Amino acid sequence: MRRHLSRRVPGRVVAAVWTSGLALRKPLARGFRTSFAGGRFTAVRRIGKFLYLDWESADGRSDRSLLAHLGMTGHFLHATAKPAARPAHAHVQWTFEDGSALLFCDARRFGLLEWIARDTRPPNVGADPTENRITGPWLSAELAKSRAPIKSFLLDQRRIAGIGNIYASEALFRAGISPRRRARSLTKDEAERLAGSIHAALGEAVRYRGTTFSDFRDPDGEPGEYGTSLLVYGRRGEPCKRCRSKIRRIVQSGRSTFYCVTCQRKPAPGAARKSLARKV
DNA sequence: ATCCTATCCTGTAGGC
DNA sequence: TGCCTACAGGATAGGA
Repeated sequence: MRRHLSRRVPGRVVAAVWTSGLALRKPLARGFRTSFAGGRFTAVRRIGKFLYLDWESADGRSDRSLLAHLGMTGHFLHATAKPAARPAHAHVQWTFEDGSALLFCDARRFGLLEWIARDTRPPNVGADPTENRITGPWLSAELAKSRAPIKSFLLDQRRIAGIGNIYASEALFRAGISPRRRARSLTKDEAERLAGSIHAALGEAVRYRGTTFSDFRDPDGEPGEYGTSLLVYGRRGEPCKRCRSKIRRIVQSGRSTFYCVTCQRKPAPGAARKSLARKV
């Protein structure tokens, strides 16, 4: 999303802004619409799952950014010609002087748009694997601090920022690690493998412009193409692409996890002993 | 302190 | 066809 926006949006002067009036995760700030008059976005950055649209106002000030988070169903669209009808669930439309328009659409309205000081780090955001490559030793030290299942650890944005529910399952499959393992139980070797798998899963998905299983669209309105490359996510009951075992779905912290019990074999230490003790 | 559950909201798929 | 339930890319307040 960042790559697309940075090709389309910077430099175009905002002529008008429309809003739906509905609140996203938070209501839009007072004066949101008028705050854009005559200025322009200058760059698009990303930290974790947050996008920064750096802003230069009409009087040349550039100390603010529009912070955006897509939530579950949020997406930006950039239309080169003014569309006849606004798409469903559009909540903000920036119309530029050249007649093109940027839209923020979000069916479930878990997304976020708010002004922030340009250098502010978003809340609850830890290490971003694309800012600083995750190393085995660093990950190993972080894992040692958590008793949570490794799958839940990967979703915790305060630890590693940017991994969502799809790529948490994908990274664990690539590393051959069971999602049920406690984070702190991973060996140094496993931490090393997982670090590499995180980079591989995220990197490949970005090259394919993300995963669309329902309504995600890139700013040209095109679905992401990574869906057919998914190794486990959404493949419950289907054969593992590596060993042909059936992919299983479990629920962890209220979220679906998909994995292969054969390729991601090793159980949580203590789990077997415990359940055995209970039976006895 | 850490981890998990419920919640916000709308759409869709599947069972009956 | 319609009604009902379960689930969906996320974050987070508050309870255990």
